[in-house]
Amino acid sequence: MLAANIHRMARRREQTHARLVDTGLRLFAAQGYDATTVAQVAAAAGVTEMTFYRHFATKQDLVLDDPYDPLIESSIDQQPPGLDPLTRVVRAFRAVWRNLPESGNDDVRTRIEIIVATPSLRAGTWATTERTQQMLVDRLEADGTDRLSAVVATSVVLAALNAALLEWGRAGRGPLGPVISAALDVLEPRHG
Amino acid sequence: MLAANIHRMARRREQTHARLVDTGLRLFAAQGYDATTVAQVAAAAGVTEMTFYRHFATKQDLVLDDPYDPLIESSIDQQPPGLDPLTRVVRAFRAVWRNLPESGNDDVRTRIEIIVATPSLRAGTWATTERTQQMLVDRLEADGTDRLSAVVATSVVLAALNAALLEWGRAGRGPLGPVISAALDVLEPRHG
DNA sequence: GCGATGAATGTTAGCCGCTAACATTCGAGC
DNA sequence: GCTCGAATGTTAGCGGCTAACATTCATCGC
Repeated sequence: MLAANIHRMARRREQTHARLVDTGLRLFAAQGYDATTVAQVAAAAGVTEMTFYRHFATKQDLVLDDPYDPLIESSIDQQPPGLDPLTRVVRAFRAVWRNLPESGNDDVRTRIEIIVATPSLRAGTWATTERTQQMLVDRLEADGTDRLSAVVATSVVLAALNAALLEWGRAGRGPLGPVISAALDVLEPRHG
Repeated sequence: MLAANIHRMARRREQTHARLVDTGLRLFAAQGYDATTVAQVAAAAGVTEMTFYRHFATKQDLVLDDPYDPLIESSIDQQPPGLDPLTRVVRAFRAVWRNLPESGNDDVRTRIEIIVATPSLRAGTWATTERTQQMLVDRLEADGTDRLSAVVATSVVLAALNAALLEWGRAGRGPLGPVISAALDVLEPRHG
């Protein structure tokens, strides 16, 4: 009965939210992101355009949604502070990936495919990662890393992950794990 | 008399273009990018909104303009193909920077400061770099580098440069060269 | 049960980025 | 001077997004 106690009002909101995400991703995938109107998505979800914007700040946000920061945060804290910043961030993400259930839902695939096909979304991805980057930079600076090195190390690793995701989306159907791993190997070659 | 023979018609176009850039950067810097309307910039430049869009595809493009690709292209070709892709791209950019006149115009500073202050522009930067990245990836693949490594190596280096530019913009007045150099050092530590 | 409260949604109006189609000015060359 | 074409102007409209106000509807105290 987990989460059965949440108020029905909140449930109602979650339901429309989920309906918007489902119909949105479906329409974007079917007829293209740019060719799909927010009004269309809203109508197909049985709701008003205004309600759409009450659930997503922008049209992009329906596609670019990722609440993985907490996982990353705890992972970076568990890395030994003696390492150089780049290696440290790389290993933090390796650990995050090891502890993640392989793939989870298929939405991820759909999302990435939409992003791959849409230039404006590819750019928009970076707005999303800025939060993550800021968090990582704070962590590194707290341990004495100078600001420039911290900023460069984090933005570089996030760029590698992003590139890996896009490549994974462009290629046919395969597991994501090895692609991520190979991308990080470019920054920290495996010695062995 | 260099370039004196270009038709006056083309000169006229260049002049309005320059006027748009000047007034645009001035207004963006003074009252903020988002708070400034394309119509305002056009009017201040003594021109119509439509003319603005005949010179720049989007509002962003007035700020995000960089024709450095040719320099980079020749530099990547001069790197020995034996190196691993990351080192190769890093060294190519080190060389580009050595051969560049220190700083040049002050527009760069203004542009970066506007970008630093405007989230949507920070994201938009990546749309611009996609062209550069594609070119670099093609070069690397031509020499036998596998696609993923090529994509990751280039996107990572471009991310480092971008981070360096933003940090330089955030900090007070100093030369850009050392910041770029230090950023690249994160990816290829100096041995000596 | 019933009314009151507040959350979720609806309605309307409008700004701004951007595009298309058509009209106009203005410089270059005969 | 006239003609051609490039640069600019005009008008109309779509789509993303916001603000201000109205409405439905589930919950809670009574």
